[in-house]
Amino acid sequence: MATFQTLPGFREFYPEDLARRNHVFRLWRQTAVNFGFAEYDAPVLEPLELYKAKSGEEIEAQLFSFTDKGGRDVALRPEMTPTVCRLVGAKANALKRPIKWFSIAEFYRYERMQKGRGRCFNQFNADIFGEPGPEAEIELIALLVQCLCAFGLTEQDFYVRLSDRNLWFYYLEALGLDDARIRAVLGAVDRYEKYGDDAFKGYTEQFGALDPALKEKILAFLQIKSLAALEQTLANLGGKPAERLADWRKVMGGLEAMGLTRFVTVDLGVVRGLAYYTGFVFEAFDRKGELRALAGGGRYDDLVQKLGGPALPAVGFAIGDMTFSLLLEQRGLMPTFVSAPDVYCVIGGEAARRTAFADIQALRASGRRVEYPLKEVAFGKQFKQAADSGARIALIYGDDEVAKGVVKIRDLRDRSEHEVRAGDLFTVVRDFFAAD
RNA sequence: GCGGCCAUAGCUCAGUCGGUUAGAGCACCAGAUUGUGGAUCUGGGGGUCGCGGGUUCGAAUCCCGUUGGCCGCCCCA
Repeated sequence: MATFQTLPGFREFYPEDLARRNHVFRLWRQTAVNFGFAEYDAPVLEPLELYKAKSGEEIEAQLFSFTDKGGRDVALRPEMTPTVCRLVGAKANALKRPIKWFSIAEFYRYERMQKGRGRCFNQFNADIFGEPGPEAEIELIALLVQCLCAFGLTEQDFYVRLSDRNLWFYYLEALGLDDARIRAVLGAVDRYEKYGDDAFKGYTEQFGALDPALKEKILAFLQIKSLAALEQTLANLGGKPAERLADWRKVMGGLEAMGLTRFVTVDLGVVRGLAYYTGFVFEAFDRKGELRALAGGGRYDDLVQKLGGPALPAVGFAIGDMTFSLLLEQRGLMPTFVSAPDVYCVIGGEAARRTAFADIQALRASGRRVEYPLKEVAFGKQFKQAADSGARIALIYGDDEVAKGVVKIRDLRDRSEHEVRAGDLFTVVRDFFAAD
């Protein structure tokens, strides 16, 4: 038994695991590039202050943080948002608009492990900076949907719930609540789905029981599941809520034109904690409701400035790799990756090996994937290994062939064989794969 | 941070009432097999029974602790 084990919550990627992860990353990356997003990366280790500034002191309990040898308080990054805000903020005036960036990176959180949650995980992050209007939301929700559809997932498998913290503020203001009460109500809304009426406990303790008529209106609002219902509820309010409806029509209209409304549900029950979001917020879930959130995001117009940059509106989202991979596996959409060479060389004695080596090196240099047995082994075993390897053809360098100046090519699928002159090998192999 | 369940070979698991040297299948390696296939047969490597302590003549088995895992709570940027 190994003396040293992996730290709790950390993952090791054996070749098959890494093949799956690479597959996920590859499609995410390709999708983001197709949408015109540019990839960036940044340090894994950041000043602890960066996260305290954004989320407050209590965040430290969930960080991998320590003091480095220079006496600096540092933390492994638990998320990308503060980092990307700093990057963009530092060069905001020099960057061509719109700023559409993405990254695929590893993050660390000191938390208890659970299904779909570990202490290290990967996230795909995509953000748009400098775009105050709902056009940015359309673009990002479309990207989010495509990042999942690229794997064969459909509207049967997942959906995106779209909500709006601005609208909540406007609506609750119109109902006569002050800022502190609004935040308490939003806290209750966030928990309502899970705890039902108990969700309002916190509010009651702080401000006393909520007026029944008021509560009824709040409950009705959080259960809104369509743009039409939203319009109806806000019809008589006028002012800010009515103005905000125009943004909603733009977002839903844009998504409809893209044919994406089947993936998107209006759902005012989502408010995404109380963090830094300032407008539209959205989360993606599996339809069966068995897993944790697949992705989450929203608008955070104040954060770049709060972290020392210029005032710069922003929208972004992140997809985590753990829950997402679970969903792919559940739906049978995670391919099994076979790592097969193009060519397997079957080699006789030492002299034959020297001849084979020259060809192997040349074929590999030309981009062909070539395998051969490192040690001298019996022919029968080599043919078995050739078949096991999954190679398309075997090149046979027996003593007879080498003496005749030929190489025997065996098609490992139909088991046909023919000899070619050593000088023609390159062309023949090339043509074989060109035709294959 | 709290609670429930679990831990025997790389993997899946068996192991009787506490009783001899802890087993099987799969996987891996080798041989049969210096010239033709995913087969078969034979053999091999691999274990501090998670770790530490206790009870006992004797512990994989019972007790306590601990570490790790799974699930749930808190949290989820």
